[in-house]
Amino acid sequence: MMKYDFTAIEKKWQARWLEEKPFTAVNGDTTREKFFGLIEFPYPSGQGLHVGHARPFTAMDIICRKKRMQGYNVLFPIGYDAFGLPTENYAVQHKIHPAKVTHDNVENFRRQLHMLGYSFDWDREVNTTDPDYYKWTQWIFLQMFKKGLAYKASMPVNWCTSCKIVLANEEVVEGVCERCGGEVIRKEKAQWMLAITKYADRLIDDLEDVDFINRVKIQQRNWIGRSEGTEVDFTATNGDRLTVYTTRCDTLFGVTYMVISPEHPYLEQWKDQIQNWDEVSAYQAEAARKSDFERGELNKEKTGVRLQGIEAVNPANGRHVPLFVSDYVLMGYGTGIVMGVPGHDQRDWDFATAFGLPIVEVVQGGDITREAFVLKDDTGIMVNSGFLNGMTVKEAIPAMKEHVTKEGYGRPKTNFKLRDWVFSRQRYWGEPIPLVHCEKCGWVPLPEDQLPLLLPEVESYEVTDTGESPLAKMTDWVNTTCPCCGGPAQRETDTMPQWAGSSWYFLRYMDPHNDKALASKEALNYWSPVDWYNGGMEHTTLHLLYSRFWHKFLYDIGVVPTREPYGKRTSHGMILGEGGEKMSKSRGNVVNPNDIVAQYGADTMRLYIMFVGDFEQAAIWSTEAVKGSKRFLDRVWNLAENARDSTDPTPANEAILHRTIKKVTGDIDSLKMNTAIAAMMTAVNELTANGVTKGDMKILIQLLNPFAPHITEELWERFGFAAESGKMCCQSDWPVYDESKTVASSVEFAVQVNGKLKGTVTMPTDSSEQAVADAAMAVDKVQKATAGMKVVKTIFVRNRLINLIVKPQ
RNA sequence: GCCGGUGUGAUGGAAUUGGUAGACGUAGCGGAUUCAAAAUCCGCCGCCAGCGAUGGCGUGUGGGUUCGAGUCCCACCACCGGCACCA
Repeated sequence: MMKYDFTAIEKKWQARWLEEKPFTAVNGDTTREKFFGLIEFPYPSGQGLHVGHARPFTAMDIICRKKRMQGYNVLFPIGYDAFGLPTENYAVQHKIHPAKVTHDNVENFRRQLHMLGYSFDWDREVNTTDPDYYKWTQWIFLQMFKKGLAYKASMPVNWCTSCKIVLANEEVVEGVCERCGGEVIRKEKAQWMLAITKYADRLIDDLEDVDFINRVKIQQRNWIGRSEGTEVDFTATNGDRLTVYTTRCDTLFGVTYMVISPEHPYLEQWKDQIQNWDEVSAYQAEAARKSDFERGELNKEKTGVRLQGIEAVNPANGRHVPLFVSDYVLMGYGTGIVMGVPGHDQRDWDFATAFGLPIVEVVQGGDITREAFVLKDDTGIMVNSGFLNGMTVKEAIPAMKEHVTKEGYGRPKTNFKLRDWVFSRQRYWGEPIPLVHCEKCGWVPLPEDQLPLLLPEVESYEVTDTGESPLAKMTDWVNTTCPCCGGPAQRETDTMPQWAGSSWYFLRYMDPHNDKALASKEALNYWSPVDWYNGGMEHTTLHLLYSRFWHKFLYDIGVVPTREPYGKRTSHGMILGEGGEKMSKSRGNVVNPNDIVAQYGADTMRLYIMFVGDFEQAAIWSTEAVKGSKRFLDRVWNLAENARDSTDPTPANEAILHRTIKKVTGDIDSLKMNTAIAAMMTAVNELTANGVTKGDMKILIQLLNPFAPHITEELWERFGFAAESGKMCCQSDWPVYDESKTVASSVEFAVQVNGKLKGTVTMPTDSSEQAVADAAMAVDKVQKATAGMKVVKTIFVRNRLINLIVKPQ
């Protein structure tokens, strides 16, 4: 008997696939239905591919291989999201050009991806750092700029006081610099922004039309954070307008004070009118020194200062209430001013209690001496609220909204938690922003025929002392002429964030070599949208949202044919280390797929990573348990070697095979790869007991092919099927089951007495209730349990169970 | 605090969606084969009591609905992930 030599077999087929390209997607093929399966393209890190990549990649490879065998024209592409900080840091440390680092890392990734037998269309590989690629990233940015969606604004950034550089949020760990441990403060800096908030409504509403797993939809909705409320104009005693945003306009009569954010520009304007300005400005300074981190940490304890000399007037009842400055009011949400309703908002209650302010009840039902009463349901009735008295909160909100609108001191208003996207990075290894600043003309876009704007060579990739990008030191590059007036001008030296290139890469896969457009109209029309996109939950609120935003913009300007980029989104769980902890270098529990492939082969690796657990749930890696998958493949190999030389199926195996076809086909579509494999294991165990023909094996290896493509392709060839019809992966004959053949001739019925299991009886399939009842009564334990009893009722479930309900006679 | 998710043998996990809990693996135990080991094959493998037939208990906890609950309802507990003074 020949041993299953996985090393030789896998090498052989990987070389054949590379040469013969059986996985090439065909643009515009209308004879077949298209299927675009997408995985999140990897960041080519120096550590190479890890088992965390193998899980989603293998799953989508299985889906795509099966789709091909079902006759689809499948696009399953791969690329590299290669701009980014780790590469830049490595380049700085080792004085190697980041492009060189990227190139080497990509080669390593490519080798590993081949090693695992993925059926990518290698002719469509993309790389975000390739100028032919980022030309179009820049082009999209320019279209956004032209439509007014890109603008420059002063934003607080993380500034490391020791390194003197701007840090990304990910580089700030518990308030200090990740690299040097230095103090990080907030510093105002002008940054390019993208107005994603203009798409907030559509980003929520269009979730209705896509097939995303629910937790992704929920997380995106929460992140965008739409809230429907009311703006109400209060008046300051100095005449200025104090507009607040509230979702509870019904409580307007319960306002006993107001609060303004320490960052609010009014304070500076009111400097001379505020009698205790020293105290107020000291409070402002203190708030500014606190990082976001601290401000969040110190939550519950309310601090603030009452403004002396200015009060607020409630438009609903004309009452004067005191005005405070307090850092619990955020400048970034609403209007930066809030009305204080301590009776019905816990934060306001805390503040009012700390400052001894009156607490007025306007909704009945709680005990406002102990805590705020915040319920919004029908249990509360309005009191102390003029014309609202007697209404429920549910009635009072729309009534008040209408009232303030009619009276002219308020209006309905929708607010979002979503902020505009900070799009600038003061870094080298990113796409240059193709804009030029001219004294006369302002910010001017580079003409499109000058794209791509190449990243220039620099001597050092270190950021400058002032926190500017390394590009700022390249005066030859920075100084240019204005495309508009021809006068002297400077280039923007910020680069784009890593999210830019990944916001549209799936479009480039559709037509990756096009130099006239990001992709041709034909290719976009044919392949759009992505049919199935699987990726990590950690990308839900960034990459996934950003790319939906870009896609909607491209739809608006007529570039892409669909409103949404992805038809279906699923998400995989993490692979944890042996101890159940996250895999990391510092814990020393990282598993390298190279080692597993060397020891057991790629087919075993693929099988195990799918068998390890529920795909959507986190799973714990066990190198020990990998053996089980290898043993299974050994058994398949043995079974094949002992197959009788007949292409006829064996009658005894018919039901087994049809059941397995049904189970595997359904399970792949619902991502239950673990139970699909278990079903194939069961089938192999049963087939081994019965003995098989080549005909039986044909079906088995077809089902197994998406999971273990090398061994099955080899067996296919050895059985002589390849001589008849070519490679297995190119066949459009995924096995089809016949429902009537999946049922066995007899089934085991559970026999219960009063719901307690007493035994089983094996009876012909579809036996009648009477027949099963008779057989059940013959069971020893049933006789014991029913002795002296009367059967009052029988519950019968077809092909499942019979339950006898008995009572004493 | 809010929003998601999860809780099942020693262990990873199954369970036709309310119908025989523990499929399929891993580990373990016993046996075969071997000079020996590995590999392979056969058998056992939820817990408690019992030599045994057998009986009792059992899906995080406590209640409920039902002929029947891992699955549905109510109230809790623990862990994981996300957000967090969002007015």
